[in-house]
Amino acid sequence: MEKKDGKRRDKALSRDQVISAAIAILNESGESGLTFRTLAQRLATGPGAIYNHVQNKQDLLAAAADVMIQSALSVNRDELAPGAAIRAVALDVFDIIDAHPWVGMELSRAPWQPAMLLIFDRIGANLQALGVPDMAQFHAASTVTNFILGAAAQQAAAIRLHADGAQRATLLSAAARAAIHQDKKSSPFLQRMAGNLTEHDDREQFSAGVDLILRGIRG
Amino acid sequence: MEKKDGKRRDKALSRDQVISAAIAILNESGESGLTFRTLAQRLATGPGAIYNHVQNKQDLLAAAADVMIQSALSVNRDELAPGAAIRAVALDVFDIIDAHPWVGMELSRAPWQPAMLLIFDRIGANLQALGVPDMAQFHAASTVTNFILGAAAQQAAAIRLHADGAQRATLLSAAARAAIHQDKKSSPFLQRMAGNLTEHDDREQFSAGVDLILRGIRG
DNA sequence: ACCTGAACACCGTTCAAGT
DNA sequence: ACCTGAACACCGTTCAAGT
Repeated sequence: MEKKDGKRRDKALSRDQVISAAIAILNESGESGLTFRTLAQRLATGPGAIYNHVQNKQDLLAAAADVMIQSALSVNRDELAPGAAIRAVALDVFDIIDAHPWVGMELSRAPWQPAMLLIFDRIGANLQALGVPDMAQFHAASTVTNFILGAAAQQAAAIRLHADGAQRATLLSAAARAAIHQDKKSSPFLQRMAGNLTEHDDREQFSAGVDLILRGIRG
Repeated sequence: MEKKDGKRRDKALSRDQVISAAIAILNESGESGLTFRTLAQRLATGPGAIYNHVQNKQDLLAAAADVMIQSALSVNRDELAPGAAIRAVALDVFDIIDAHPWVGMELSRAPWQPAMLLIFDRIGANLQALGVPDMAQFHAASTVTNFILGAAAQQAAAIRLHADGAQRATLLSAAARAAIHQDKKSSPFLQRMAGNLTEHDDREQFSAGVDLILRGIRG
């Protein structure tokens, strides 16, 4: 016995087991903690064995992210009004990325990922009831999804930095200052927003963004 | 003499030279082509020398992306109406990522990157003239920026896949089919949009997204 | 002060050999 | 059919030794 539920010398070892173990490592140690060697160790096997259940690391990460998004979106939102349902889906994704940043990084790494298509579907499913014309539904769903992906990547990267020690406010003001000084012609808007940049709440900002897009969708 | 402008055995070698050489490699061979070894070879020096002008690879990539975005946004758009100016900024970013996918991947890797703050500033600079209240300008600018980042990452990842051989339509329909089959409860919206997914024009979709958000901003 | 390049501590992936 | 783990072909980064 080593530590966790590892030490499986007997048979078995399925794709689901590999993915579950990968998720456990990712949630504990983040993206940098997952290698084929650490994963093999947790599964009590050699690194090569993993390739019998997974094509490569990209495939593994995509499958892991899909599991996370599926579970985040498994709550039934049918009783909500369509606008509220879209907001709920978006915030569910935000919250799981806030808790597990690696999901956010992975979402924007590969296109047409199952996890991303699932988000796209859950958003789109509420557009008909919102009265959006058939032809406009595709653009509306993709706009919301792209916004979610962009915010997710930013949030994930910010959390990773934050976990690496430095204080959030310090980082932000340093970044803002650097950008302002670098731009010789000056960047008046950035300067005017410096305060908001260091003090705003990420989740509130995200929620406001969803609302703003919803207003555009409603026309 | 080797190949390009390399073979500098004399002194010099500045931060700008390092970044320029990195950009040249990235534009020619993509992200996977840039290593400290290939970069050192082009600069006719050892890998260690690079660390005298750059903190690490993240710093190098962020600086390279910043140069690209600065040049993409250097066109003067002052004569445009504010809405058109925002659209122009967004499309300028889209076009440079379409031409150089590595920029798109880099933008969503690090938060509060100079390149990202520059986009944020250029978008925000047009909001006052658009009649957006002071307090709403921060949310509006960050919403557009996050949308751009999400679309940029998707576009960059899609192009990288496309360059790797497979046909776009094949990839997309395979992805859609996989996602549909995986979801036992079915995903009706995704199924209904399968045609659009495989046939839409990325740039047009992006442009429509910007317009939709602008409508939401105008209220 | 800056360059040089060998060395360190890793990676993902492959593949012969086992069971 | 699946596991095992050594080996391959790389990485980013460090650092003694040079100039």
